[in-house]
Amino acid sequence: MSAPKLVKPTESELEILQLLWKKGTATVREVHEELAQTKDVGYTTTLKLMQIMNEKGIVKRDDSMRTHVYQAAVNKERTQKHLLGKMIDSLFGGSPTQLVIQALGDESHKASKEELEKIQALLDSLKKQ
Amino acid sequence: MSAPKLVKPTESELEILQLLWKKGTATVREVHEELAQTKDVGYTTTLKLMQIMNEKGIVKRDDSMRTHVYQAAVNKERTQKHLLGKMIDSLFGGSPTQLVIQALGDESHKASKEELEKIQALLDSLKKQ
DNA sequence: TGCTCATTACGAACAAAATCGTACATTAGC
DNA sequence: GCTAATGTACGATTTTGTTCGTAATGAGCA
Repeated sequence: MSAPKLVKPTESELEILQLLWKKGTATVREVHEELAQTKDVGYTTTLKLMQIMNEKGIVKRDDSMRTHVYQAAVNKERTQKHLLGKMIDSLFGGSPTQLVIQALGDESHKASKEELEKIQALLDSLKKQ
Repeated sequence: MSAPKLVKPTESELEILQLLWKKGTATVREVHEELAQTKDVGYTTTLKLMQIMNEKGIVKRDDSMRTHVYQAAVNKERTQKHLLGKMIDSLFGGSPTQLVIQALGDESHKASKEELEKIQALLDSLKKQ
């Protein structure tokens, strides 16, 4: 059990990671096509980023083929939790409650009824402890 | 009513902002003393950072005295909400629910009974809508 | 075979942020 | 008044992240 290293991906790296988490595996071309829909960026920029991420160990790649196939090398929930923890510390004085309240009260990201129920369920189980 | 500008403070700037939010006003020396407790950094580095923040409009300063007195120029809740929204988009696919779940489930930042009640109250009011 | 296209590799340029050394000004204590 | 301590200003450097141009390589195909 080696301690999994906790990385701190940059903004751009997160965009790519999100795609890889969603797709499972992807080529540079595929990632780039998606990125290009929302931001104006060159192909080699995406390529370079993914190469760097590979060096950092954030992604893995299969280069047995000419067109390399990438996948995330860091766990999604683990990464989310890590960055969230950092934000709780750096912005909410270590208290997740304020963060939760702000997040739930966010007008531009409203939670659906189903989501509220999910949160309620989690809250119930936390209260029982 | 001018639209309040939404800034995106850097990591280091956030550390300083937090202190200013807590203290209300502070000198460079005071801020630096606190920072120095947790990180190894020179005085002029802190000074420079706060000067830059002043130029950016993130903090205000009273330089009528030789020793300048700083205070935050951006609203705490507003800044928290803004950065949180960014994280929801960049890391949780736009859904605050997953973020809330991760935050509540964070083992290293446990919520107290009182805090859980607070969240419950907020949840109740959201459900009624 | 030779041409074209897609792909990777790589270095360079650029930008933003952080760090610090040094110079200079002002104040406080002696 | 002189000296030491404390403060600000500011430029230089370093580090990190982003972007892209260009070259090399290989695959597909007329």
